[in-house]
Amino acid sequence: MELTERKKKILHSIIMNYLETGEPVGSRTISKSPDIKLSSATIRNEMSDLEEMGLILQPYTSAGRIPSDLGYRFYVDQLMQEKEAEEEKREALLEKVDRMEAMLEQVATVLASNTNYATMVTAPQYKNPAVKFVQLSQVDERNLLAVIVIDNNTVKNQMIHVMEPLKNDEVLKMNVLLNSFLQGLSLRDINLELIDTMREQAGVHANILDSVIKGIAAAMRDVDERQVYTSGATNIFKYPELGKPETAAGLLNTLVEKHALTKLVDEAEEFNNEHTGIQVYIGNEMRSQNMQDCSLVTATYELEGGGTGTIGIIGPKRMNYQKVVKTLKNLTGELDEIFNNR
Amino acid sequence: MELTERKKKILHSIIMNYLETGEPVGSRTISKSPDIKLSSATIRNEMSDLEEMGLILQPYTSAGRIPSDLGYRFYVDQLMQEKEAEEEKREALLEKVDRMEAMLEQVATVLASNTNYATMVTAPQYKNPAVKFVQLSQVDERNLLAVIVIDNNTVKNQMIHVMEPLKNDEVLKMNVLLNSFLQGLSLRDINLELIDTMREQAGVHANILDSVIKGIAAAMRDVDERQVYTSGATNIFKYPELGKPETAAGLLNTLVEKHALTKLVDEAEEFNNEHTGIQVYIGNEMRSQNMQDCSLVTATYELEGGGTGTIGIIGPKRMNYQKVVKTLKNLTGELDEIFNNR
DNA sequence: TGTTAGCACTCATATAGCTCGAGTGCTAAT
DNA sequence: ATTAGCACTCGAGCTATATGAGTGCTAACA
Repeated sequence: MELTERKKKILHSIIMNYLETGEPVGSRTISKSPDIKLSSATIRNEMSDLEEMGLILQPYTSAGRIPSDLGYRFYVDQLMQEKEAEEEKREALLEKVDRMEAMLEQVATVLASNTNYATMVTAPQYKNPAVKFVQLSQVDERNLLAVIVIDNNTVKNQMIHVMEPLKNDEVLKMNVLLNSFLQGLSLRDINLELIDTMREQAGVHANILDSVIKGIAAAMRDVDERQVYTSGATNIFKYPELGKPETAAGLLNTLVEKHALTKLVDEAEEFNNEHTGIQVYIGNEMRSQNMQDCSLVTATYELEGGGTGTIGIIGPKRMNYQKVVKTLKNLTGELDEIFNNR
Repeated sequence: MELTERKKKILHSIIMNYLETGEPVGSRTISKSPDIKLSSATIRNEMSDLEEMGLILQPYTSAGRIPSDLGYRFYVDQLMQEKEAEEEKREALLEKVDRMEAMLEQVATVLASNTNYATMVTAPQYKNPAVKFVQLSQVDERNLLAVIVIDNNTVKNQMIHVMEPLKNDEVLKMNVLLNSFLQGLSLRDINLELIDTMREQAGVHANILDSVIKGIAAAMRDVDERQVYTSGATNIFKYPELGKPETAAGLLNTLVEKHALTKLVDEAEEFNNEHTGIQVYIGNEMRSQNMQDCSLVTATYELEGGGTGTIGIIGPKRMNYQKVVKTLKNLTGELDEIFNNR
């Protein structure tokens, strides 16, 4: 069956109405909309066609129609672009903060309070991070501190307990050893052979060396591990279809136990390249059982240093896709700037 | 009116029953309990008295009785001690982790999964932390790294951008300057006068000094700020009286926006000294509107280094106080050990 | 041939009436 | 002081009924 211009118009109207009210939309409601001058009967016929095409559905006989997942998908893919929305500026700006962590947290929070949806932000991930700088210092008699700087300027610390303090020149020698060997190497470059050579040179302090290497490994793994920040999880209670105890529990769990999100988001990034960086997942397009009643919109951001991460907004299927997409577009652009100017 | 031994017994039975079932308890149920050999009629009379005393209440006429806040309070204060519970061992043990942060996170998680309640853990707080060790290093041409170690072995890092690299001996000199002046000082000791003197000695590098000092201030403030870790927030859905959308939203919010918790917990610590370190808050004993239907049990832990923090368990009023208190007691003892042996 | 008015039909929701039973308070007997 | 007995209360759960939003279909109309 052909999807005529008129059908599109009606579909669009149904979706818009449903986004606003969350209630099934009837033919009469549509017929009252100003730019559609048709009787409810005609609309009914058209709606019947749209239903046949799988774009809308009735929750039960003789109820109004709501968009199906396919309908939303069509809306997001086609209708939204056609109706380019009027400009709208974001209100709350991001403050400059010093720590990356605090910044990500803040991005999530601001986004959540601006959109009234749940949000998530992943920390930027760098492909194949390398050691930039290592330094050992004697903090007190029993403690050495290993400071490890990764090439994206992430800093990690590792305390190393020792039986007795090292002499000043011993610390110096270790530092030279560590830096000359390790600088510029990534995790996979640091193999057993290399370590053996280093141990030989370290002599009596081989055990300290081991601790440092362990620290480096931990640091790199840490950088490699996707950190996810979420905010506004309780916003879901603003949408009755998500707030029912049965569904809310599961959904909140996914939001809090962030593993599932990471997975979703990792997929997102793979798909992304071709597009504008914005991905929309509707209901069952996500694997997670808990997210069946939600939609997720993700955007990829990219930092100068080469790191990439994802920002996502989680809301009901009837979320305001237009606004969300726009907000994300704005934000990803700004993010790079904020991260670098800090 | 006198609270006879028999009344206590009945009250105890009512509470135990209600804790288990969450349903109002009737006189007949009590009369069936093996260690109370009275007819339901007699129980009814006693219950009527208990109600008059405000220890129990009826949700509506001709329903059974449930404990009032006062009743719970009495239970926790008096009845629980009298019936010393049989020994019970905790199942899941804590793994050793290296970072304090990860450890606290883990404590919260394990506790939540063991108890099926929501949990919170605050990071240990030290009174008046002092600088133990400062070190500047040149990471690359444009970046200096300031490493600041606080006397509880917390480490903070601060990147400092510079226009041109410092010479090796300049860095060395700065390090001597910083350490000789700042070591052992707490935040309040570092006043403007001191900073002025230091600036004089730093000469051309005064601006670097400023950055370092700023970094130290930030680090100290950071240590001072109570970090709160929560887990198992969604456990509240296991208790219908908390899982209703209206109440759940607010409650989850308090659990996620941790400010409110911090406040509660700070109070807890003040009160604590006298007791065993365990505090129980029931319903309206907490300020927070959102927590009216909950109870909070907190325990203070103390580390060798002098830091103290709080562990809390948040559940419905009918939570298993006995188990919770026991679990917390066990844990606080163990915690010190784990933290120190790490 | 496309559009519309009209009408019978459907079905979720809301409300009212009903029964059921758990639980109470009171009284009188033990 | 305790208990058996009984009338009474009231929420939970069920059924029946009314309401009304919304549909599909048919027939008339432009």
